[in-house]
Amino acid sequence: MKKSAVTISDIARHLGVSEATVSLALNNSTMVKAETRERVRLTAKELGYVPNLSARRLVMKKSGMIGVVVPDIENVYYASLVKELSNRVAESGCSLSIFISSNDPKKEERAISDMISSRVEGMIYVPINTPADLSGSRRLLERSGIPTVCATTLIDGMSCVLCDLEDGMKRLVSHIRLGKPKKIVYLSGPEGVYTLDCRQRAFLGAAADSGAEVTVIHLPAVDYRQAFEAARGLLGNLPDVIVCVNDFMALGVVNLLTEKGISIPRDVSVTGFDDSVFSIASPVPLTTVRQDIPAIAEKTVELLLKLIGSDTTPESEILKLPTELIIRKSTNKNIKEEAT
Amino acid sequence: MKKSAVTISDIARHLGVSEATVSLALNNSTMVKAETRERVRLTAKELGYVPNLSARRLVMKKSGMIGVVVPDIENVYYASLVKELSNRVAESGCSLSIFISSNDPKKEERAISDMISSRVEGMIYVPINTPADLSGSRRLLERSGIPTVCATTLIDGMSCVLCDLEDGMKRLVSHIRLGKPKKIVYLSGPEGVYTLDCRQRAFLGAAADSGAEVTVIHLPAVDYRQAFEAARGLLGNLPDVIVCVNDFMALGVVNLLTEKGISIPRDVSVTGFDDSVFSIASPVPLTTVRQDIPAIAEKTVELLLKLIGSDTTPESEILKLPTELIIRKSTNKNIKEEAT
DNA sequence: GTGAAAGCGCTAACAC
DNA sequence: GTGTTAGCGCTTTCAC
Repeated sequence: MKKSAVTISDIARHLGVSEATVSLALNNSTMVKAETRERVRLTAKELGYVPNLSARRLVMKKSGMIGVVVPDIENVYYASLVKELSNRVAESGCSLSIFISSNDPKKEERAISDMISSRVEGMIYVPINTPADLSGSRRLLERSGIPTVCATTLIDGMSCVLCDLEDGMKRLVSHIRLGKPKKIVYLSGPEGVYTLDCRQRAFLGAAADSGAEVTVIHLPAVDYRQAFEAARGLLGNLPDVIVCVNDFMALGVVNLLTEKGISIPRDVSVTGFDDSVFSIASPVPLTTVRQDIPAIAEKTVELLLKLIGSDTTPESEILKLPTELIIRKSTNKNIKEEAT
Repeated sequence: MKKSAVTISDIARHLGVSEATVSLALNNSTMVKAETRERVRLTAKELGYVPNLSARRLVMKKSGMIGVVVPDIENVYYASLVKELSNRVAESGCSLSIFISSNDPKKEERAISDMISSRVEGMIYVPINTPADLSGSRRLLERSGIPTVCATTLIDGMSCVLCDLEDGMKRLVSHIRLGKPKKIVYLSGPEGVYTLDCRQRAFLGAAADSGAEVTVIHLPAVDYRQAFEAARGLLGNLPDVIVCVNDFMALGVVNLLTEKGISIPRDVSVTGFDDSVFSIASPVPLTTVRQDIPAIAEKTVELLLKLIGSDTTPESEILKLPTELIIRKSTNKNIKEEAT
């Protein structure tokens, strides 16, 4: 097999000192003479010593790791979240262990098990964003006794960090209402997904007394293609506004409409949600609601670190971060608004 | 602190058997009576036993892990790659440890060190895609003695899996030449990045005898905004074709041009590269060159597993996967081509 | 079939 | 300052 890696005792033998000294020296302890420390460092480098994390973790009974599961890394929203989490966690001196559940409950449970087996010191849970039975995952999370915070959505009895989606949707609807729409189509994904249901409730509530006729359409998935085709179905009987639950879908709508020669926002307004790349990379830059992902990441890590630090199990805490309405060019032709 | 986790010896004590028996039973060894195995299983579950991976890895001297570093998880190309790698690696019974270098050489080295310290059994190296000194990373990789394959680009002396970019670019240029362009603008990123230089050489070579006037523009980054603004600069003196080194940039060009009332492909053809979401989520679906990411992932893992399995260090192997020309609507108005 | 014992590489008391 | 020792949780011979 492979030549096995060099260990602390190898370098101890080389120098004729004890393992303890080497260990201390490597950890830069002032217990050991500066000169010895230097010698240890040198031969460690020469021999190509690389510490064995498994051994260290075993004895220290801590891993210095924080784990995260996300449902879909190809989704720019989660990709950004992971990136930000990675930075925040690094700043805290821990390392981030990333798992992808691919929207599969089995894989999600597997990921959680792996995190627990790896003895992560805290877990960041971003559940599958598709209707599914997540009770297995919840049970694992709870039984583990490992501090956990759920990010980007809400789970009963768990500490959560997410955006105030209701508030964001309300802001969006107020903006839309300025255009006095008579007919609004609301384009969403499957029912039974918290973050979607939540937007929808807020939308319906905020639009209720507008006098507009509201149509809600549920698509099997929140993606470009679905939205593109749904927009085609709207062609015969165009609404004044099409509200989409994310930017990617809104882009699908914009592109279909543009292709058909329908002008945005002159003929119809289109709105997105998230303020992702797609809201800019759209032929008509999208009016949308910004979810501040860096802030979510920051607060998530902050809260998790707090949980890890506290001996007792504190009450679970819900953090709803403010959203921001971003007005671009896809809405309300001829309406000027004062800057917020 | 926290109540410490239940161990094998806890469950051994509970049952009045030895640790060895428990260990064997948990690993489903036929050495232990089926009935005992069942009893062990049960109490393990009752007690909420979760194996400690650090301990296991320490004694087994293997981690069952494969590591990967990618430069940027927000880049859809790398996000897809990671997703595919994750699946392929899972199929092989290993788990994937994901690191993000954020295009920072220091973070990249840190990630590689972490992988080595974690004693991953193999590494998948996707270098920073920005000009930088990567010799530190290379040295770490080589000195580690851990089997490594570099994915999506080429590094001397290392096993690599990537697409045949030259060939892809040649196909693209042949397609473009059907439109008899007199003027072609080639929009690229910074110089000194292998995958970019490579495309450019191939482009220049293939366009050389076309009689077209060729202008190469190097942008500081391969992103939407840069391309969008660059396209603005082209407005006064529009070429027949704008070749972009990736879809995201092409989308920027398409959107700027569309905004200015320039019709694609009637007035100008635009091409992308990669066949990412952006080539579809474009108001004018993009003609592009597909990089088969699932294939890259598959071959990468396959090759890595082979390296891990072999006792000797075999010659480094270069795999260039075929690309495919995807003709959509952004090129060559009025030109019909036979299906490939 | 099951138990005893050794040891993976490292850290942390506690001696000296 | 440095060495000695014990032990983290697990697997794995080797006896019984």
